[in-house]
Amino acid sequence: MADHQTGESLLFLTDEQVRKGIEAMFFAYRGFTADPDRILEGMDYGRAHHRAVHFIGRSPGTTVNNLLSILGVTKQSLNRVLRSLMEDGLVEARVGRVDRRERHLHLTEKGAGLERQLSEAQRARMRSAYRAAGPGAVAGFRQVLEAMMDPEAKRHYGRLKEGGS
Amino acid sequence: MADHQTGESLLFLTDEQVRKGIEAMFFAYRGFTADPDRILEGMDYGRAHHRAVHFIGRSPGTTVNNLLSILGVTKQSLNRVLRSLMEDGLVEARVGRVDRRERHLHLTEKGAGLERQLSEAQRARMRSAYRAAGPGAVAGFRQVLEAMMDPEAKRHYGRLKEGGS
DNA sequence: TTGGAAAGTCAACAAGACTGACATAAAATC
DNA sequence: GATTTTATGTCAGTCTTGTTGACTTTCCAA
Repeated sequence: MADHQTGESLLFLTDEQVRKGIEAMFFAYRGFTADPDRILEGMDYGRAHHRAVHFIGRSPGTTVNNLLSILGVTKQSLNRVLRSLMEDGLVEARVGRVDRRERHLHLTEKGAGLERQLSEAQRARMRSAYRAAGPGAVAGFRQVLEAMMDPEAKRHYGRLKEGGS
Repeated sequence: MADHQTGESLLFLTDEQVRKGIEAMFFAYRGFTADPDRILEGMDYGRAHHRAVHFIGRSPGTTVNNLLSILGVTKQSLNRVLRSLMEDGLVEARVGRVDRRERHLHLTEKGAGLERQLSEAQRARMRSAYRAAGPGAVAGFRQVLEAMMDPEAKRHYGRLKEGGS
């Protein structure tokens, strides 16, 4: 099962194999979002809030515009999310010092608490998947995912901490 | 950069590495759905129609109930999608011969045409990601994704053509 | 023959995306 | 100094896709 994939320049990939990859993405993504979704249901928040909190936590001080282009949504859509997070005191928007039009976004203590809770659940699943698949698989996993991204997404991805790859 | 991942039973995984995996999933999934989404916009269909058409094409004659549990949505939600696909003559529901309560779903010629169009776009991206990442990466990719699935999703995944893994 | 499973339908609703139009403040440019 | 562009926010309306809940029809099986 491994030896007809050993050609180097011309990978021998049947449509069936590629289709299985597609289905793996579909089913895995459901698992990937399941734990945070469970935590968020009951709170007034959803997946959109999770994503905002995640990327603000990851790049403290990011501007609204930057977050917009990371998330790939419209400002109206993001604004609704940010407004509720700010009203509830999870996110803080500080006026830029050099350019005062900009709002720099930060998590409050409370926001960081929620981020941690969501992140821990998601990381636990990712970590256990990594463990189950083994060390070699992890590198391959990220290589394929990276090659699947649109160029702009890849740019954003590359800029987040833990540099290269 | 590769040598602190070489431990075998205890993978040395920093939170940063795991976080990057999470972000890779997020950005890659956007790319993964981008091409079919582009094709579908303008038609009256969306991602939900794509998924239905995909899995009906993959398992011709599947019942509504089975499709329901593969997709993980409610029957009301699926019904709306199936109804429009049937009205437009893309999907056909045949009454079961052994159990006449069941509807067995099939793509018509027209439905298979759309399926092919969507699938080709998505497979092109997947195939090119596989090529870029190389033969070793492909196996790892699927191993990690499979380990990330919920048990029931994994069951469905395993039952689709090209057997084992 | 009756209970229950499979399927379908109607209605109401919510999250999260979208577009379009408009407002404000501040920076940048002419 | 006046004008334009940029960053952000907001109101209003729409679309897709999901949800519950209630109800009907069909029909297999005990």
